[in-house]
Amino acid sequence: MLTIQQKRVLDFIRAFIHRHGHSPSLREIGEGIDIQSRGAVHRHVQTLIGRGVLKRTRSGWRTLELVETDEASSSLPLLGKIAAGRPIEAIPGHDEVNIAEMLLGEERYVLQIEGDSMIDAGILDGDLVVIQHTDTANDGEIVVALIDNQEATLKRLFHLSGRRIKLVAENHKLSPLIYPADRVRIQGVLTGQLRSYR
Amino acid sequence: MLTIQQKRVLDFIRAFIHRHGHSPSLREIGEGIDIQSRGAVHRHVQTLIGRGVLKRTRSGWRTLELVETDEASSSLPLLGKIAAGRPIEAIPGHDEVNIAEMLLGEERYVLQIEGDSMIDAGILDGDLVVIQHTDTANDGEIVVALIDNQEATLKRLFHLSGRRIKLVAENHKLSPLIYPADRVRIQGVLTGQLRSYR
DNA sequence: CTTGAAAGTTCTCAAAAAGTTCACTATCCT
DNA sequence: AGGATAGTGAACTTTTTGAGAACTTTCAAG
Repeated sequence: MLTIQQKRVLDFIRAFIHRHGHSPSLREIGEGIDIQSRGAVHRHVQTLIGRGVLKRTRSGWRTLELVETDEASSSLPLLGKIAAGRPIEAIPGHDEVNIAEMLLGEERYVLQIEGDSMIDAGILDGDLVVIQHTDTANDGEIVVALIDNQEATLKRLFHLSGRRIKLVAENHKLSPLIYPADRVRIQGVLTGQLRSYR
Repeated sequence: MLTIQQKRVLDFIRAFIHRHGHSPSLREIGEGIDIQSRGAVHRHVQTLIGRGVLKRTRSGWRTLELVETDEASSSLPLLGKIAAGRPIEAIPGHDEVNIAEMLLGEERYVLQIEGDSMIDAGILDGDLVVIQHTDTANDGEIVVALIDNQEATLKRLFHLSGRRIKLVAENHKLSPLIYPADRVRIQGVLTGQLRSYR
């Protein structure tokens, strides 16, 4: 396990290589994470090499390389934020996302979406959604609702006065539906969504 | 069983690691659960280590780790398809999705999306996208493109005649941009997208 | 091939941050 | 009363870190 500074160094190197195509110098690392002493940076780098997450391909300048750690873990490096018109911007303190940890949980299951009824919420036809099993939900949450014990739908939920429930499809072409509360049973709440391309 | 305080300590550590990616210091634990004395926190931590729910990977700072009781796999049950107006329909032959397997891969990394430029493709502000590192892409694919070695953007790519490249933001309010091919460098291709609610 | 700047390496010193131990005290429960 | 649980604060040890200086190696221009 790395210390915080070691992580910062590794993080910086990863981002630098990704951006410039080559390894940074010790001085550049120092500037990037605000350390004056090249010696201190060197010690961090040596430690990282010792831990096996970095290597120097040969002696020389700018020869640091990341060791591809293809652990069978559920993590991917998180390089930063992307927005039109600016370079990728690092997110301090976060260098990894654990996908499994984000989406997995007790009493959860996956459904595949058919149709465009949630398209305005960024949920497209064919997407997978992760549902947390529960029979209660707060206003504004997206739920799996069973109507008359027959139709299951994924809709945004609102409680109205007079024990009525409004179910809103996130598609501007579709109108909200209002039911008496006893015709609607909540089966779960949306906790995640994922999509796979090509 | 654990006492109430021990449980609070454990819960705090779990949440902290989940949030920061590394273990908290004793002082931080103390601040988190409102104990002034590092000594008292230390005693709790030692007890938890004794009970086997925590461990210290090595001597040093911030080296606490949770002992994982139930091995978290990366799968969730796939119950079926959901569409408005019909019961949940089972998908024959599929009863499980392995989330890690879907999204992980060699040379992939994650970016967080900032802004609404891909909203029509179902990619919202704050979403995470999984990028496969590559310097080539096919027409119609969504890519991370670096323009003039400066601006990084996520756009849909099309090759035009005359060594020009069209980058299309998936937002009906934004117009496509056309560049000569030598100003655009492809850094990766979109392979996945995920979002976490509440 | 020489030369000098840039980069990497090695070292000592000091300080800050974190972990450990301990004596004393307080509260709750039986 | 007595034990379990808990908190405080001080003293102490260990680990991590940065600064800076001196040294060696690399690389390319001339």
